[in-house]
Amino acid sequence: MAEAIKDWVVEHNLRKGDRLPNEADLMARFGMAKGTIREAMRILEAQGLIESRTGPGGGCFVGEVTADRAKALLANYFYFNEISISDIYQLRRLLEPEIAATLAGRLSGEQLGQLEAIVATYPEPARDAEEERDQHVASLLFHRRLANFSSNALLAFVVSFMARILTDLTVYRQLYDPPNRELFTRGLAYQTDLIAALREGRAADARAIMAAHMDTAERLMQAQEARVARRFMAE
Amino acid sequence: MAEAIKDWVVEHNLRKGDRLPNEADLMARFGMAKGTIREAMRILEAQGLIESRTGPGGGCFVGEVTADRAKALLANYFYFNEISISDIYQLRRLLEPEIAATLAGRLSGEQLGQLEAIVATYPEPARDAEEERDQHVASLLFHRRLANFSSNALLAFVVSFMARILTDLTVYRQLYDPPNRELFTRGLAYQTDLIAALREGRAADARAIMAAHMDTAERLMQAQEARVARRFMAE
DNA sequence: TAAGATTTGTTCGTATGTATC
DNA sequence: GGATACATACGAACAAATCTT
Repeated sequence: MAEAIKDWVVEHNLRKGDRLPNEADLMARFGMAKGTIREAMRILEAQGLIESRTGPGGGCFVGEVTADRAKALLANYFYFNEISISDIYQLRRLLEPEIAATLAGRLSGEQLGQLEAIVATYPEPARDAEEERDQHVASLLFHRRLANFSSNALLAFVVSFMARILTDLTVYRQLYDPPNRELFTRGLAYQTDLIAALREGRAADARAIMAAHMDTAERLMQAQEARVARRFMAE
Repeated sequence: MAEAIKDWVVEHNLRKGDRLPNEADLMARFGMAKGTIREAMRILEAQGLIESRTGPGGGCFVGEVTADRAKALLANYFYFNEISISDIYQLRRLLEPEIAATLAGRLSGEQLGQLEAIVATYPEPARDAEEERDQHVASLLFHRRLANFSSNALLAFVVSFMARILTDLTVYRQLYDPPNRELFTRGLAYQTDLIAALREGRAADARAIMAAHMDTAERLMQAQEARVARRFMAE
């Protein structure tokens, strides 16, 4: 039913933004009642394949699956297959240095500026636990942004997905207290050094810096005895 | 609407196999009509969060998101964000050697037997293109199986997902012709050597063998000028 | 501002299929 | 085989949203 409509869309080679027939048309075309059509549409909508609007000129449209939706759907899988902090870091240690190395010397001034802007949001050590949490979330944003600069969509997705899980984690749990001045200065140094290496095209350095950064980050998380919270993701 | 039901499930701490109220109950509980409830159920079903059965004792049940479904949903994302063979291999070169290394010395005799059984399905070089394709699919199954032995669910998922994409690729395109005797013998040697290293707990060797294997596999794929086919994934 | 057209969204009532007892 | 309990499907009406005139 939903598969039939999906096949129809592929068959007719519809692309993003193209409009599907309206409900009445679909009812006639597939010989099904309105409710059945609507249920099928909801399935496709849940997968992010279509969007619907009311009103004249409205209807159902082929919509691209956003990265956010794909991450939310994937997160549901890991609701049932719990992953630990060390699981995530086993991948981060492999993938993030690779991203840093491949992007060295390939970022525009504007992109480097975006990274610097994120780092600039935390020039001083946090004064309390809440501020430190905000800093850590911003730091994860740094990694997400960097990942999304990669031309490898698969690599970007996986790294960005992990950063999202870690971000949700920090929002849900009271991590990162008490503030640790030494860790702050070290983390800040890593990121500024990394930006310099990226700008100057020193791929090997960028890789090494990121690897060391991952090392300390994992130790920090492990020390906090953080565990991935079991929960469904919205939307 | 669907989110409300999802929240209700989490709220009541329902686990896999637990039963949701029947449609009439849900209508009363949420003050919505049958059609609306059903559409919401379809959304949850599409995400793999519930399953429904007809008949007495039937109804909707909390169902775990299977790896296959999660992969299908994720594949839809990459319908819109195309990935290349080299994108996939950039990750495989990093992740598969890591899996081999961490599993060395940790597999049961039964698990090693499963791997050997897969290798045993192609003792001889393929005689035609079709047979070679079957061999390559079986070889990818080897990597999937190995990945799923990992205790790191995230790592297992990503590697298994890539193997699935490559498998679909070989089914859809006419790759791997003409048969190449040299590549066959080399590939076979890699996998038998790898099993030996895994059995004897030689982690460094396992890592190196897998890295070399990835190297040649990528060259093979690139030589075939394979590109990832754009298509939606069923179910 | 207001009225009308278009299309999805929601509801109700009823009928059908299916699996268990 | 018949009764029961449930999901599934259908059809007709009404509501809400949004664009045009």
